[in-house]
Amino acid sequence: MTEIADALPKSGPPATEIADWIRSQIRANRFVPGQRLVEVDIIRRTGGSRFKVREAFQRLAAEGLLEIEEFRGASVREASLAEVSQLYRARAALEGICAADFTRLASDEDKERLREIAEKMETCVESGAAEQFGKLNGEWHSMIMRVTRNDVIADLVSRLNTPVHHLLFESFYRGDRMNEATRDHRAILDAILAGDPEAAEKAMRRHVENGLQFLTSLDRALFGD
Amino acid sequence: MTEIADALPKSGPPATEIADWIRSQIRANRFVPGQRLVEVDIIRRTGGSRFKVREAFQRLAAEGLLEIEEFRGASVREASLAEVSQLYRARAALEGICAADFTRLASDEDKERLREIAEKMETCVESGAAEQFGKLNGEWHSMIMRVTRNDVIADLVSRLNTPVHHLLFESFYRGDRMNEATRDHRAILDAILAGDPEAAEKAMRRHVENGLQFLTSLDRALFGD
DNA sequence: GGTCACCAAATTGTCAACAATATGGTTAGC
DNA sequence: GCTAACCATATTGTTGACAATTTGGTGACC
Repeated sequence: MTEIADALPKSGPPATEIADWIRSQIRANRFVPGQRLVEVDIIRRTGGSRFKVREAFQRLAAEGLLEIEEFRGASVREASLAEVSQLYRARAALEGICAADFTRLASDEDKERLREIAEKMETCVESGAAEQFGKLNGEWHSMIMRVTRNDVIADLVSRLNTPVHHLLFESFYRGDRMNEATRDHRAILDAILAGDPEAAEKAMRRHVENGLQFLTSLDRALFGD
Repeated sequence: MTEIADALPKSGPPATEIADWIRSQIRANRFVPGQRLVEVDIIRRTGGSRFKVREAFQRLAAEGLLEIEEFRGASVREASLAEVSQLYRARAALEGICAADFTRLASDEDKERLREIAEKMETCVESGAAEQFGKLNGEWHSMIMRVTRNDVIADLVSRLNTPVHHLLFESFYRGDRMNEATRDHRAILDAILAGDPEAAEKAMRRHVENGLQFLTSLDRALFGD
């Protein structure tokens, strides 16, 4: 009843918050693939109880983000190139259909906003602001999905993307990749503005598949062949 | 070292097995949407410890199959028609791309096997064996995805389907729906045999969307409008 | 010097007891 | 008869202690 009692009714953050925190750490490349997540460490840093931390681990394991081994605990799952390739194939299908839906459903303001983001990205290319470019790119893609009001697909794509965030983070938007992405975006935008859903879908698919191809070449460059 | 020691080294089934069991119960329509899953009950029926049961709950909640409320435990999540509609949209995109891939990649034996299943389904239509029809239908769809070696997409589609299994179970394959599905399958198969990936994709999409339309009409019939 | 068995520390798995909350029925009051 | 407060029961949330296993290092032996 007192202020104090109201101030500390909870002993710690719920499992979902802990899971969100771990997810954000992975996205920010603080937890890298293969890294072991020690329970005590997470407890110290989140303030959650051991029980809740383990609940969070389970959730993230079900999402495919963590791997749990008997008596060895949780570690950030490493996606093989083969798996990443499959993830991108799924993304191409899902984002493609969203691009088509966007073309049909979006209002003029929506389209204008999309064009604005694309414009900002082009200025990033000129100034070489790779990080900002990546951020805007995320906005661009998620806007297309948000407008079509398909939360399920938006959620799926977001989950599909997480395992490769550590790759996108550092070395993805370097060199020609920004130029290529900009070209792709322009093609998509043109199809949308022309009101051609099928063309928009095809362009979006090609865009995602180009991303995969770039990732593949990057992988070869990093790990040899 | 003795036979006895080998016979009972484990105190109970692991969390993944419990999760699988619950999933199968939901798929078999034994656990229906909205039903509460009491921990003690699951413990009694699976032989797992309370701890493991709760781990299983967390995993299934992350999959979207269960809903966990504070102090009220887990219950089978109820998918709204709006959500089901979105799930089908995603399925249409994913299975569509798989159909196209199948057309490109499948061996002659694969295609022959697909044709055989379709043939069996047609005999089911004649004899009105709805349950068998549904089972074969599952095989048909999963075969298309398995051949393309895209486990990620196969897994996604399987998860997308689970929330509506209770609908498919009872009243889905009645009346004209089997005929319609058979027509769709024939169109898909024709495109595949003709080696036309784009046509196969379109036909598959139409098939999934027909399924959604049927579900929608069924929903209207059941719950009024 | 190298290899293997063994030991101690760290880490995770499991369980049982207790606290907190929801649920359903009962009773008092109108 | 009806509503609302109340209470017993059922159910879930939380914690702590202990068991099982891995891990990294140490020393004996070849």
